[in-house]
Amino acid sequence: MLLLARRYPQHGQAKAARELKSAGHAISPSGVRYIWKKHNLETAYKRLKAIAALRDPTMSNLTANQLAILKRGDISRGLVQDSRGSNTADGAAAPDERQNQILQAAADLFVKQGYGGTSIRDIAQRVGLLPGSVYHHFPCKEDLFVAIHHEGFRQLVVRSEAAIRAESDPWKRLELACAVHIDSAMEGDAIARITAIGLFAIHEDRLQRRLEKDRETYDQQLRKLVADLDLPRKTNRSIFRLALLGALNWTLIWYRPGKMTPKQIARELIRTFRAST
Amino acid sequence: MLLLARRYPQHGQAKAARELKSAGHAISPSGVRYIWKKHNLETAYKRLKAIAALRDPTMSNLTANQLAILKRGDISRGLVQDSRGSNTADGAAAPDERQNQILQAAADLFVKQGYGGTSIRDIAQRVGLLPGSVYHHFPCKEDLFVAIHHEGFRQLVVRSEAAIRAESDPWKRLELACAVHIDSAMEGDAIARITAIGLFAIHEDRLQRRLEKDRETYDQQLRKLVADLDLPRKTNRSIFRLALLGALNWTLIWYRPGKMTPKQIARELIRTFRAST
DNA sequence: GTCTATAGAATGATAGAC
DNA sequence: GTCTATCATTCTATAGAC
Repeated sequence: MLLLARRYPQHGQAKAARELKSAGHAISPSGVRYIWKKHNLETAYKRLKAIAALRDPTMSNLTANQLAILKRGDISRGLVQDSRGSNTADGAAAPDERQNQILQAAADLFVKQGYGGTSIRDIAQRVGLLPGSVYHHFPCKEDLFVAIHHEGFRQLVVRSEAAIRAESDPWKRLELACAVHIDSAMEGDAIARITAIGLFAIHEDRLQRRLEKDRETYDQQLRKLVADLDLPRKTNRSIFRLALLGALNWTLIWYRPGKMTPKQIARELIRTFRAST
Repeated sequence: MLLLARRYPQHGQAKAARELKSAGHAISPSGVRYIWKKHNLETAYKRLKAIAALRDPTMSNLTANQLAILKRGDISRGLVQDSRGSNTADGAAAPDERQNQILQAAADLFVKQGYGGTSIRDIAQRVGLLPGSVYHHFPCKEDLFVAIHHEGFRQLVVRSEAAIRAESDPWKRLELACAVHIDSAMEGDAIARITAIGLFAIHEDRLQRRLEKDRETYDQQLRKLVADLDLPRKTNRSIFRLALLGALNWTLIWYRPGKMTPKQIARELIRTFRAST
């Protein structure tokens, strides 16, 4: 009876029961599941893992598909163990932990490949799930991006405010804010890095409109910093702000990790923008 | 015999010949074509057009598919007539003209929807062709984009050089170049506008590498303009150039046609970047 | 909470008729 | 040079078993 599980590890309970019945053994699908569970073999992953451990360390006689199932299971369980102590007995993720994993993986891929260039499949693979399972955590791809974008800007505003709080010199305050902006977008975690790409990489109008609000708070903050500056009377502060913002986001194109640090870049940028008054 | 063409205008020559043969008339597919051509009815578009003209001005009894064929043909022929004098007798496009139409339509869509967001089908529809026909003119989607990008930057360099030729003041020269940059990207034709999006909207590595060379020439030009400026000794000219480039390309995000002109924007930007020396 | 299985639409590209 | 017809993939999203 367990021979069957070894020969066709990917058969579900229903298929296995049918197979056994046609071989003369009267057993229901739930009966199959009961026995599997007793031997800790109730998922395809576990059945394959058992085979791999017992029979053939080289796994040379497993199909590509079977290897994929194993790999996926390994990734999924690996991630769960990384998260502190919240893993359940059989390796299923705690609810919030899994959501967070998906957000991180998705953010990383969105930054690297763009919104349209990233599929739910890509994201699912990263966290060791099948595509359909992602939809248990997020209702659709768009909401997933919105969640990341929102969180990214929230963190940016918080970090930015914290950085300038202790400083009173307007130019120094602006420089500190710029350093945070660059550091977040270049060296931050995946979620922090998404702030820079929202405007350029999203071509879906409806989605774009959903993102505007997130940006607005940050824009306001920057507007205030620029308003406090001591600039020549004829300088257009709106243009000043937009030029600075463009320069900041353009670093995404040329920034290389080993070279200038975000702090140094901010310093040089402000030097460039500061009229020698 | 022509009744058949009226009843089933979408049947090809082969189908029509078979139909006629089973009705007792011995005729080959090429015979059908010969007669159709004599009556100027050799394409489905022409047959449908004839029906529409003769029978029913409201076209209410045509299927959606038939209306689509008519519309496509109309677009295709409309474009051909717009191009000066090169249209052939039956409305087929001259070779270079058609290529140019495809380039223009594709550029427009790439700018609006991004590279990944634009399908060959979208492009084909714009010029009144079927998707497969686009591949007669361009071997693949990537080559199509590369061709547009190359032409866009070629034009930008030419325009830029022409604009600064007569001017000798370094700051004024830079301002003129900036004005051309903004004007091309905001108010230029579809091909000119593609220059601004290449870096942000393309996430395919291989394609991105094919585009680098196009940008290099222009970058060199800008480098030279910045080198000629009279800047404070401690200013980092590399950062200066990159900041300016970022500010220029960022206009794409906030530029609105009715408000400031590209010339005015360039003027204000340079004012912002020019230390009050 | 994850999986199996699949719907249903869109995509880039090709072969061969005309 | 354009069309017909189609392939093989890929995509987002869902239903229902477990």
